[in-house]
Parts: sequence; structure tokens; C-alpha cells
Amino acid sequence: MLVDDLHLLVVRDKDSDKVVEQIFTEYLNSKGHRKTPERYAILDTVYSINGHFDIDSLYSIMKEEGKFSVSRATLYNTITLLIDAQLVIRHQFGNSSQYEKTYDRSIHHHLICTKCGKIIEQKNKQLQKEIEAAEFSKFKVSHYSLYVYGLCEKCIKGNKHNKKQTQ
Amino acid sequence: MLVDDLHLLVVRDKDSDKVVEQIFTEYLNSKGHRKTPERYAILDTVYSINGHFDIDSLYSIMKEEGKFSVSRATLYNTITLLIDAQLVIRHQFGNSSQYEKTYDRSIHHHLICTKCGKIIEQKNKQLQKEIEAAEFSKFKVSHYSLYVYGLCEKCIKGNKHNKKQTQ
DNA sequence: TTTACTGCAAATATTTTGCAATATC
DNA sequence: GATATTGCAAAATATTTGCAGTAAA
Repeated sequence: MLVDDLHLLVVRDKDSDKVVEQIFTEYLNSKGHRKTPERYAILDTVYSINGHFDIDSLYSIMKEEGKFSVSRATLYNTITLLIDAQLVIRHQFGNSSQYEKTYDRSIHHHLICTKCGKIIEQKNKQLQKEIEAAEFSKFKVSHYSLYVYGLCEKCIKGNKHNKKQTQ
Repeated sequence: MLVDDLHLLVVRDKDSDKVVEQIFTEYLNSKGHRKTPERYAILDTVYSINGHFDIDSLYSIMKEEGKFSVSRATLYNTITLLIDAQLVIRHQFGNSSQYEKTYDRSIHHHLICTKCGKIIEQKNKQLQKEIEAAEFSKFKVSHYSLYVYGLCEKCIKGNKHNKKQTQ
């Protein structure tokens, strides 16, 4: 039964990859953009990453892991397309942009420690519903980001050795 | 009566300036930092600005308006202190950081148009209360930012001439 | 065949850092 | 007087752009 569950999970992942590819294909078609192997390789890598990543780590992953390697310029171009296609969202916590996939990943909020820079993802269905229910007149909402600033558990306890992360 | 109201308003502004200065002084003392004229001139200018500003516009305002002029390096240093003192918050909408004063300025959310880049400040007391009421275990909240992405009124109407702003 | 896309390198923009001079404590 | 802070310039970092070659349509 456990094996079956695992199997289901894997199958589900593959299915979701296909769905995501199809969404991207439809997006590219609708905009008259070309369907290049670079773009699909980037989509594939982006969707293999759980959590945040920046352009530089995406570049490294594609270069070092024997995957289809592309230039930074292409990464910047393609990530813009993925954002426009609503398959990726961008965060700007520190100095560089951080990205994360959106499809098949549940909505969460971000707790940001102002002392050590740690970012904690936290789900809160109740709050999520309240924000989604909010009315903003004359504005067509597509998505939102909630960043909550404060002190993480370690820093509350006054660990003075916590260094601020650059990322 | 109108004149009195205006007078009251001005007095109130002066009062709040004094309060802000005092908060900053207490912060500097508590951290053992020096109380330099540059720091107070920056605080003063920051609090004269309603809305967002970046380091470059702060630099220009201080240089061109005959105020105490300081270097960019000092602006970066001091803004960090003001953030730590909770007198300023930072946003990172586009590529450069945007700042805004916090004291004596009511809480608002940010609606960001994904097409033209326009940023609309919007108050929503109900939503504000709900977010403030949310519990985040093992995290001591100081403040939060809610960014709502979507299309502004103009862009909903399909004005294709709206250009994406760099800011 | 046309021209959008890619990769490279150069350019731009933003922020940080090293260091000598200065001013606070 | 000791040293934190400032201003300047250089360095580091992130992102954009121009252009020639390549490949999708």
C-alpha cells in the first residue's frame, strides 16, 4: 500500500509536469512565441525545484547537473515568460529576485526574520481565505504575497551569533 | 475655523517630527551609535516625504533642495538604522528598494499592476485587523507587507499604450 | 526564407566596501 | 584622544542590452 501511494505520487508528479508543459505551450502559442527546447528545459528545471531559487542557482543547476545548459540572458527572458504565464512568481526579499513555481504548490505566506534573514514558509488557510475574499475596487486580482517581518525562534532566544544571510 | 484646523495640522506635524526625533535619539543611545547631524538631516527629509522614495531620489532631494547634503554611502548606512529603529520600512517592488516612513502614517496594502507597474496604496481596515489577528507560532511579528498583484483600472480596459515603469 | 531567439560580452544600475579625513563622545 | 562615521572612489552584484549567429515556423 505504501508502494502504491508512492507510485501514485510519482505518477501525479509526471501528470502535473505534463499539465504545466501544456499550459506553457498554450501560453506560447497564444502570444505567438516560439517553442524552443531551451524554454522547455528551463520550465522542467524550474518545476523540479521545491522552494525558492534565484537566477544564479538555476543557472548552476542546469549547467552542473548535465541538463540542457542555457545562458543567463535566456534565463532572464524565459523567467519573464513563465511569470506572465502565471507558472512562476517572483519575490524580492533580499537584493536578488527569488522565484518559485506556482502550479501544484499550495499557497503559503512568508515569515522573514529581520535579524538573521531566515525565511519561513507558513500555511494559514483561514488567513488565506480572508485575503482572497477581500474586495479591491477597480482592480483585477491575480495573486498576492504576504510578507510578515519579525524574529524567528532562534533570534527570539537571543542567539547573537546568527548572521544575516545575504540571500 | 479653517485656519485653526490648518494650524492644528501644522502643529501636529511638528509634534510628530519631535516624537520621531526622540525615538531615533533613544534608538541611537540604546545602540551606542553617534548622534550626527547627517543622521538627523536624513530623518528629517525622510519624514518630509509622503509615499515611496528610493535612495537616489532621497539623495537628489537633499542635494538640490538646499538641505544638508550627504553621500550615498551615508544614506545607505542611515536608512538601515532607520529600518532597525522601526521608523522606516523597505519595499522591493521593482529592481531598486523603495522606502517609506512608518510613524504617523496609516497602514495600507499595495496593489501592483503587473502590466504597467503602477502601485496603488489601499486601506482596508477589515483585512488589516484579520492579518494582525493571525497567529504565527514561534515567531514574534513586528510588521507585515501585503502585495496584491493584478490589473489596474486602465489596464483592465486594455489600454495597450501603458508602458511598464522601471521604478 | 524570415525573423524570433540564443549566447556572449559590454553596458547599466544598485549596493557594498576600503580607506583616509573628520567629528562625536 | 580614541574611534565611529563620513565621503569618495573602486569593487561587487544583479540585470539589461546590442549584436552576430542559429534555428523555429
